[in-house]
Amino acid sequence: MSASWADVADSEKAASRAKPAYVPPHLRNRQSEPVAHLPQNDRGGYGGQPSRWAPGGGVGGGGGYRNDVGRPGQGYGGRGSGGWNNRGGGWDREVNPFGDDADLEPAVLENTGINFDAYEDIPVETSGGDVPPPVNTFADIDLGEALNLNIRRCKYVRPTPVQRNAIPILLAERDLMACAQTGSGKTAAFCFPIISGIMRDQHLQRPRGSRTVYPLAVILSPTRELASQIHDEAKKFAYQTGVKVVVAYGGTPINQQLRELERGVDILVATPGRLNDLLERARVSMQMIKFLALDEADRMLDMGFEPQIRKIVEQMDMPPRGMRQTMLFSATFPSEIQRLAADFLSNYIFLAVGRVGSSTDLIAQRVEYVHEADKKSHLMDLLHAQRETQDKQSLTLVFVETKRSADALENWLCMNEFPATSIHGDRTQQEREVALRSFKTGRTPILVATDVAARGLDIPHVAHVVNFDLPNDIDDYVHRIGRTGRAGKSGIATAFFNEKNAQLARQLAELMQEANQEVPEWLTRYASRASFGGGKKRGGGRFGGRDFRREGSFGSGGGRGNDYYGGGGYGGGGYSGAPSGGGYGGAPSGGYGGGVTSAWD
DNA sequence: AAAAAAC
Repeated sequence: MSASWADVADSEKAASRAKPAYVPPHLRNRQSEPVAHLPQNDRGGYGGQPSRWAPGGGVGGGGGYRNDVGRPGQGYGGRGSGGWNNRGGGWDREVNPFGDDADLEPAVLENTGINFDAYEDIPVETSGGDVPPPVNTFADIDLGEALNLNIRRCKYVRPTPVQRNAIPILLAERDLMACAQTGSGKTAAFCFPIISGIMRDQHLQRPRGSRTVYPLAVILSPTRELASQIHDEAKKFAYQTGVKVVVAYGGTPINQQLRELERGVDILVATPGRLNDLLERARVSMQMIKFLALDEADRMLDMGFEPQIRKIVEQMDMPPRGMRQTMLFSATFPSEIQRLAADFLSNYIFLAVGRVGSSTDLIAQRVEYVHEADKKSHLMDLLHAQRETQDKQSLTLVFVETKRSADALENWLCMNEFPATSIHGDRTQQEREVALRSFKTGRTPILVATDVAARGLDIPHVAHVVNFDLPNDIDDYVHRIGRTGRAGKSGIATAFFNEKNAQLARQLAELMQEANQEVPEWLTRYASRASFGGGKKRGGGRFGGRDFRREGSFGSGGGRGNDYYGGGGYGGGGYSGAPSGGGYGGAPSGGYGGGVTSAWD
């Protein structure tokens, strides 16, 4: 069904030999792409097989039934089963988001090939008063029966480091600012406590009678695709808990979302613009908000977003900090942004946590000097080489600077018989979702993207991230390369560097050095030359950041805290790098054996 | 200067 890269390339090569007809990319995508409303599961690992799983709790299952909220890529195949949702639509059938539930056998929960010892080496730093201690297993946490069952259905065996630390903090009703590596299981880390907390508060009566709805939790995301992904995840975690999760974002008709909201909402996942719209229309009120979560929090508070977020959090009807629980998550958290974020938080705990084989160990980073004019041919060389060596599943994500150049590069790749598609903010939402699905399924194993795809998106099988144009911000680089090397798999990141990127040289060289990557000699020269620019102070590659409240105590007022980078002075002790096998050697060195789904996000 | 996010 999904053609592999090599297959597509070969067949297209053959076709073009016979008849060199160029098909523009936008038409190409339409040809055999399923229509928008056709339910199709594009999330790897959760299978599209209709399930005949019957809920163990004795809640009746429905007949053959498919629910489709009307967004492409949304519908899960599966048999609906009645939930006991007692708010706004208890009659609703809840789709089983677990395509395949075959094994809830104890055997699955053991012998998973996970190197548990490696968990002991995770560097963790917390600050703030009275930090609740971490837990070692999900069983150590009282999340409730229904949620525990869903965790098992997700085949999460043990909590990831960020979950081990963040969940107890959040269950203790503390505010949290959390820095954790890309792909480290952040979504579950904030979803579990939210769902659990809402289940406990289910007696809460909310105003009725008007068309206004009163969610108890709101989760904000900087992009629509990430909001959609969080929604999908949250629905799995909330299955049969009676907690209703709804998503709202722009680029798609609002009426469907309004109808969905009217049927009841506990957790609203949203992008800022659409949420503001809903608030202004008084279709959503935040009076009852108990939980506020910002994913990719540093992005949510950067110059473009800050006013919108401030409006939502401070100028509408949201309870003030201290009267709600606020949680901010990101892989990067520059101190300027932490300073802004502190406005939203009350007596919060700062948490910075690494992971088993941090992404920097699992991602082989390369930098190549490529003049602007040579980039395309250089990319082609890479793709040709990769076509020879990589397996057919593997995907390549190519980042460019502008929407225009994304279109141009996609077009150029297609003309040169490379099956590519693109995603950026000038494409319609439908085009964006089609492109993403086409990439995920391997139909077009090359995706050209702007930074819209840089953060949070979990795309299995991305083997190679190419920074065709490097970003100006090193944190953006961190997020981009984090699209590969996920869930314990290794990945490659290649960057094209030239004069235009001189400003980034020093930070890039430092980042690579911290990650035990080979830094080309010419880059080191660039880095020392461009040292005046310096760029911003990074929190450190291993932790993703440090609490800005503690900066003074390290006496690094003007420069950067060398002690931070040196690894000295931290209770976590020595960081031992990759858990099994050294560095990048070809074979995945992560702690997960094949087929094991962990709680990485 | 660019990207993202509402109509």
